[in-house]
Amino acid sequence: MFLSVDASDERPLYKQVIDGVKELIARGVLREGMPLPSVRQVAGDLGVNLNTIAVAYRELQDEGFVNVRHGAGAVVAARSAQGAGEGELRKPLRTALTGFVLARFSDREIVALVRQELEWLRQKGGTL
Amino acid sequence: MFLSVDASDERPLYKQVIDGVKELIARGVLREGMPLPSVRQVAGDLGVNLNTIAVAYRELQDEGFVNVRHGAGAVVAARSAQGAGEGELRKPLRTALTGFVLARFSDREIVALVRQELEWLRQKGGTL
Amino acid sequence: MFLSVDASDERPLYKQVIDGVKELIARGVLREGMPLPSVRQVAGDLGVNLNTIAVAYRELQDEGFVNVRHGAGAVVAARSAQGAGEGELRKPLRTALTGFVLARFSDREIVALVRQELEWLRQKGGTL
Amino acid sequence: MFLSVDASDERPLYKQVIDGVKELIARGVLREGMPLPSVRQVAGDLGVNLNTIAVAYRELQDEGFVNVRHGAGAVVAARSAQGAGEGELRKPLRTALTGFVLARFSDREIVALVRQELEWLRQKGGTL
DNA sequence: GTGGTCTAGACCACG
DNA sequence: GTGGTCTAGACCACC
Repeated sequence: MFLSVDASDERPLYKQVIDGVKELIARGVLREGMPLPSVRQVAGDLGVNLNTIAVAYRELQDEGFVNVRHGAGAVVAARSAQGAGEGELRKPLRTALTGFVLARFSDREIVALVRQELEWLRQKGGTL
Repeated sequence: MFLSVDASDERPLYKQVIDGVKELIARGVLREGMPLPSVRQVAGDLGVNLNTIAVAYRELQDEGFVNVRHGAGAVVAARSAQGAGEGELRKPLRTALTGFVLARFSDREIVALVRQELEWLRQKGGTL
Repeated sequence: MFLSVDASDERPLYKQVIDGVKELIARGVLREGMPLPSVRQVAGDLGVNLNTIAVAYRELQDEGFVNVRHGAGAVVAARSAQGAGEGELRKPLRTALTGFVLARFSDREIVALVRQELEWLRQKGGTL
Repeated sequence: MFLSVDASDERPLYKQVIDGVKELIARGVLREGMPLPSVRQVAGDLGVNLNTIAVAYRELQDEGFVNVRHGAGAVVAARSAQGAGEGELRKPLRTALTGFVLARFSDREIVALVRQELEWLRQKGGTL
């Protein structure tokens, strides 16, 4: 699969999986209606506990990004069901930007990095 | 004081304090050499335990943002000692931007929000 | 376990634990990838509070000597991530040597003691 | 005076003063019977609180390195009264050496550094 | 099971 | 006054 986890990442494993799936959806690698790999397969590929992946999938469902159908696996939800409000999104953005400001990046550099990240997220289909 | 914590925030209290102090430094509200309020005062103002703030101050010291001396208080460290590398900063930025993309913000909208946040961070002196 | 704390030692308990773990790593008793005993077990063995050990483990993580993952335990980190610069190491060495000089040990005696300590540290595998 | 304190040093101020005086005695810059500068003068020179220096002098007296005579200031004590037993000296030595081992210094390098430090301590009269 | 966070409250060390 | 350390004990998050 195209997911990966990194032991040196500060985020817990299940969070890395959630963020990874979200990125894949944002990039269009995973499109509406497409099935996600089974919990069992992801756990095997990443070498982590089944439970960890199950928790991740469950939270993805709670947030409206996937629909888990009993026995039939998980599929990417309709786009209308996805996404959060601007309010909750601003806090992590501000925290991320604060880091760059403290590291003395200029506004131009920061905006350039933002555009670069957006370009990467936007390339429809991605590096499947 | 100018710090605040929010029980509904997913971040632990001590992390909220850390991020809050970093924002204040980034905005220039707290400048090099300025003393931070005492652990006791912050704890009292925010209504949290002394230890929680002490942990936050300790981590801020470990990250090089403040200098804490035992019987004296904590002061904002020299800027040269602060900041992180680009590597650790990109991951939270990407995660934050992914949220906006999933919420179907356009690139123009996102960049505008980024500029808005940067402008707020950059007004030296801030809303003291 | 092979750790111990001493109430008559001037160092705080958590520091004694940190230094003890570092010694075990230096001696090769704890090798890269090996799990450390759980916080609860160490706390029980040494008869100190859970939090005290948790603080020690956290600092060991911050210094790069161990990797602590939430629901999993703590494991000895890759050696490349460990170690400090010569600068920070000289000061405690000078202080230690000053003590011997003041106690009127000769240079030969001091160097012999140093070799003796190094020999003890170097016997890979140690007195497991 | 020949003492100095360093804000970036992790040791508390009073400990830096104590270690500094001990070094001066070890190096022979301060010899038996010689007067130490007054508490007031040291405090002024270093820009620290009077109390801090007074505490340092008192501990130096308790350890037998100086004799404080009321109203007459402090003088370096007779050498026979100074020094600690080998037992208490080994622990800091071991901790210091552990740091070098973890930073992957070879035994030869470490012994060379030890000899270098000893040479500096031994130059009688010092850089007065 | 693991470690993480937080509280309440005590006592010590430092300036 | 300041921050540092430690305890007891609770509850949560992660695997």
